[in-house]
Amino acid sequence: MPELPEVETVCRGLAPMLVGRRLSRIDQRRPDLRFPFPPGFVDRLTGAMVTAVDRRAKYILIRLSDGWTWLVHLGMSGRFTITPGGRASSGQAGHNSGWALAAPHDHVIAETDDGARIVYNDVRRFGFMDLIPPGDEAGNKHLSGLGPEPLSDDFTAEYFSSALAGKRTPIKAALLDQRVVAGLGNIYICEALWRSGISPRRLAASVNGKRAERLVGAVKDVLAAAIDAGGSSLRDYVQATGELGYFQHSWDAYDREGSACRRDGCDGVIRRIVQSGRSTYFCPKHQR
DNA sequence: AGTGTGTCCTGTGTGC
DNA sequence: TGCACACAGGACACAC
Repeated sequence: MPELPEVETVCRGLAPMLVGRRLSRIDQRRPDLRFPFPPGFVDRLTGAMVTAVDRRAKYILIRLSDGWTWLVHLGMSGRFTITPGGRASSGQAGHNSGWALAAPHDHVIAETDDGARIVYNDVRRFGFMDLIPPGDEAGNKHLSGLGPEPLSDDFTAEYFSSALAGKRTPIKAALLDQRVVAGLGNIYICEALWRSGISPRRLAASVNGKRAERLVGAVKDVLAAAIDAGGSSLRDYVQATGELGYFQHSWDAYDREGSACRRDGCDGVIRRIVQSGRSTYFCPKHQR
């Protein structure tokens, strides 16, 4: 379930495995995910030293010592599984065209110079990877045009109000627009709107003043709480299976159609509607 | 320019 | 049990 908090915990899980290590082997097991892999993908990564693992919105940015960046987007179903050096693979035996033991939908397998193994698995293949040349991050087609990080000091009520001014689209759709604010997805948008008491159908342009303040605060609170949940519920962000960054979470609005609203003093019932082709869950009683 | 819709892909859950 | 269908956390390429 990769939204920003999940991507963040994946980064925190990958970093200790990768930073300071060399990528000794890369097994790219198909020519494309959502998009073709960039030319020279395997050669560029093989032998490279990892210096940092960063995140921008929902993009994982693996920094290499030669200045290049390995960009990974998890799409809908992308996930990383790690196996520390010296242990057996967690993958099931299957068709093995490459050197690595691979389970179904294992598309990229990396091994570090200390024998750790990092597997990218993506059932739906909506994820993708790219390589960014040194100094070219601003020119990357995926990263250029992204709005501010929601947890940063750049994401203020003032900025938000001005970004929404004149937008004749529902606030739900505006929040999905990564140019307005980068990293929010369907779940946390539903949660933030529920928490701030704003209807997902409200015209974006009408979210300003106190409403904008409430929504900005709710976005930050919801994301921070989810990141905390990821960190506290998983030791070092790694499950027993080796899978990174995915954690149990209970939602107040998302996926609760027909259930009682959990807001104190509210006797509403959560409804599901479709906006921009996506399910929206909200309480019609207290979200206005 | 801004906004809405269809599409990529596979797996899972539900209802008949 | 088998089958058809709806739906799934994202982002892009279009049409209007």
